[in-house]
Amino acid sequence: MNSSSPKPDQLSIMRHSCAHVLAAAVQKLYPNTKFAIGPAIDNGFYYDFDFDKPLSENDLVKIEAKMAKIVKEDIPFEKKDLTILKAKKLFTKQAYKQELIADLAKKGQKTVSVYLSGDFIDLCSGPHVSSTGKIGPFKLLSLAGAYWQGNENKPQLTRVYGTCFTNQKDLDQYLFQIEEAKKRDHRLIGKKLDLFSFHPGAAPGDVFWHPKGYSLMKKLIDYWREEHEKAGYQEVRTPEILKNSVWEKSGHLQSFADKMYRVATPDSHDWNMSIKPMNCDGGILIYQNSSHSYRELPLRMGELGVVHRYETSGELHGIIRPREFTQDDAHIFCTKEQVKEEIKAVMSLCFKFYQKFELELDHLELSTRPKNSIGSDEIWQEAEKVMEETLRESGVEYKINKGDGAFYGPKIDFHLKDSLERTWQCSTIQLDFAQPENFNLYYVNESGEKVRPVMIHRVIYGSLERFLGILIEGNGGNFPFWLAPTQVMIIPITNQQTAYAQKIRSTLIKTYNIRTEVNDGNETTSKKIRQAEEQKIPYMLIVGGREEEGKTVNVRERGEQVLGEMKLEKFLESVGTEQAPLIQKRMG
RNA sequence: GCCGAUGUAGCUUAAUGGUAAAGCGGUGGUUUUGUAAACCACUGACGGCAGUUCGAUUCUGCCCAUCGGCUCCA
Repeated sequence: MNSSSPKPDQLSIMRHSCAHVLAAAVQKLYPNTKFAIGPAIDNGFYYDFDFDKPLSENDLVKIEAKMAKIVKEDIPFEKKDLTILKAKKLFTKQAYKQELIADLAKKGQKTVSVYLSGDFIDLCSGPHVSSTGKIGPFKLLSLAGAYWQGNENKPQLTRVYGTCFTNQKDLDQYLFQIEEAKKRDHRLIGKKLDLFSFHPGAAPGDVFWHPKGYSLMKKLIDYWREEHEKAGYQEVRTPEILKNSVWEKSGHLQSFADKMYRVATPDSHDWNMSIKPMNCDGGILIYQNSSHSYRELPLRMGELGVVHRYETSGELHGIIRPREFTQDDAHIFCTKEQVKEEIKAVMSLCFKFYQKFELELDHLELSTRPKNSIGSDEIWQEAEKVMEETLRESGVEYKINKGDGAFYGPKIDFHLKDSLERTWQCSTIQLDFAQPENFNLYYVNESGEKVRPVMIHRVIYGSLERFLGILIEGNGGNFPFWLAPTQVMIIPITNQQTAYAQKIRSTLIKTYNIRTEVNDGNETTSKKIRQAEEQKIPYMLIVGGREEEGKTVNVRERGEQVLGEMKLEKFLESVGTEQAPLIQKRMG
């Protein structure tokens, strides 16, 4: 964004005004349309319409042309305050506006403001630019369905997305940025780097991990195990399929039956078991298996659980939202007194992971009691209070996401951004007083009394698949050295150096376990370098006659950085440091 | 699931109411190469099912899948 751009709020005002122009154009072209709302958003604006005939993307061109005309006519925006009664009369044929006016009246407003621009009038609190001519270059981007007031039980409207900037250069740059961001799409990079594939004909929505992609997964798992061992977790594993009676007891079946994979055992012709959609119930059964002393608490049980959820087709999104995914789950059973400390420890573990993977947290959300909740009012009040206090005490900023908690308890969600700035929930910490009740869990305290433990459900990656997807979009496939599926590519200049190249390869593997390949194909050096660059391999070692003679390697770092010839020992020493976690392991 | 768009070799794309063109890739050969694509040959595709038509990859309908949103994510 260049320096001549107005402050964001002014840009928003202009974009919101542009949304009005869009609505005005729609009114001219499709007079029977009903209008909903048209706010400015982060990168532009939208307007929701209820058309009497469906709109197609081709129609956007026509609308754009009409908008351009309105902008050219430089029509002033004029504000008027109306009484509720007059406003209702003015928007007689506009059902959605009627609802909005009624809502404002309910909130105690005696008057509402409307904005006029030519013959288009819209209910709106403003502000707007002074006239349509003040609106900069704009573009309509896409068409989408959107439910009225975000409620899928209400009518579906047609949303037109657009954007608008103060000058053509900014608009062009924005459109260019979107194109660039699309190149970092994890689905594209996954294909190019041969990380994974999808087979919609065989398992729509599920990931097939190829060796290089699975290598990444394994690194994520290794690091996770290392950190969780340090943090006092024990790892468990629970069955993939459980009887429905268990899912009923925990309440998952009641809440999520339509998303659970159903199993009928051979001796039963009916659906009597289900593939696990989460790991909690398994963890609870392990806890229930023996009696527990207060001395054991907090008991932290981790499980890298593969879960299945039959997400509806429109919800799928590459590896970021597949139907089968791996949760880095853990259930912490603890006393009420231990809750805050445990949550804080999980939070710092989250931040440690983000740092390790060089990812930036977008925002935190505290999600509160939903409609389908289980458990008493007292339990919920207490759980929400503890969560808020913990967040406040940790001094982190957070948003409240009302009514979006898990059905058994409130949760803290960590959101990360993908390449197109969409945010995704990754880590989550859920406080649960309800399941211990459901399953009659207890521990024995100092006085020999049975006491209910509190359960904390938590994930750090969230889903390993999702986390990796976000990671790919963040770094465009340029993984840090320790994580890269292939860390070093050795490129012999001629087939005379193949043996030397192989020797270096085994040295790298033996000393530091470096994932090394040799490209001894029948191709030119340039092409092999190009291939290694395209594969985003951190280091290339180019070896010809000269290098073999001097026992050196010619090092090229990913991104056209020729580091030049050096002794093999020197290269080993430098990458050895980058490989640090592994070396520690080997020494320990 | 809903709204809109899309579906041609392994990948990226082209053309067409009379069954399809190319680059990359793969295979074979020639070449032995010095920091982002050597040369030659071969190989290979119209998502599925109906309908309209003498004839459909092309038009229509349905299904499946994908993409952008919406909704949803225990």
